[in-house]
Amino acid sequence: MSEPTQADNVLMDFDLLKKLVVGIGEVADISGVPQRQIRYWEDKGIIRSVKEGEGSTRKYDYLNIKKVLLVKELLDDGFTLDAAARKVEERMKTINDAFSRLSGNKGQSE
Amino acid sequence: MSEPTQADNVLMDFDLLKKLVVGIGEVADISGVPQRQIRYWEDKGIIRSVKEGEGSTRKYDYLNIKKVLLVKELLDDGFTLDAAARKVEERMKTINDAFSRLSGNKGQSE
DNA sequence: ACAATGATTGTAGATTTGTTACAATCTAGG
DNA sequence: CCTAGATTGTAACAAATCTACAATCATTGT
Repeated sequence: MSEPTQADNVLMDFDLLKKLVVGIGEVADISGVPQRQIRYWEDKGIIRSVKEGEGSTRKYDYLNIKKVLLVKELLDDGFTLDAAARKVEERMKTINDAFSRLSGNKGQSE
Repeated sequence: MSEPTQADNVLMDFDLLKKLVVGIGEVADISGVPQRQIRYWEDKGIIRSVKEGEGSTRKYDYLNIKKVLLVKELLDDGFTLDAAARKVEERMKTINDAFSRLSGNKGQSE
């Protein structure tokens, strides 16, 4: 009950991962999707950012970064944005599941 | 060879995790350590940020965020900053290991 | 052809966030 | 008390992001 084990570290990873939110610039860098486009997708309700305060900047959590990556992939594959959005929504169910199972599953409701 | 499996998703997690870098404000929020102090620790060489361009802002990757959390913990425990730094360096070896093992271990050299 | 819709992109001006480089303060030990 | 270690404050500046306009471009239906 003193030195944390490796297992502890791995588990803590997901705990931390849940809290990690990155700016739109980072998402653009990681995904290759321009900021402008990311905002557009968010306007359409396909992805969602967390806004901490009132007039603050967008922050994207892990799952939404994943969404961006998936949507991009599907667009490149030739799907329309709407179709991609629908498909991603399907896939996210699985990912959400795996994610909350790994992270100790507190409610992933609203 | 079409629909990714859950295993794929899990593995991709670490791939993505490696690329995630967040601003100093986020690190401060997550850790509770003031930005000012985070910069101080960085000046002392305890943590390290990645700087993309020349005159750009600090970004912290997963491992350095972890470092911040660990240092904070140790300080709260009553260690001096130097002692905490040394202890953290020890611990990071393990974490680095586990991390690169999980993420498909490309060289974590310099 | 042309209108309509979907999707993307451009940009100016304002706001938020982060930087540096100074210096002041606080604290534990000798 | 004095010193080195550690933290904190802040002003002036630079980088990143925001919003709200609008233009562009491709696809599809008439």
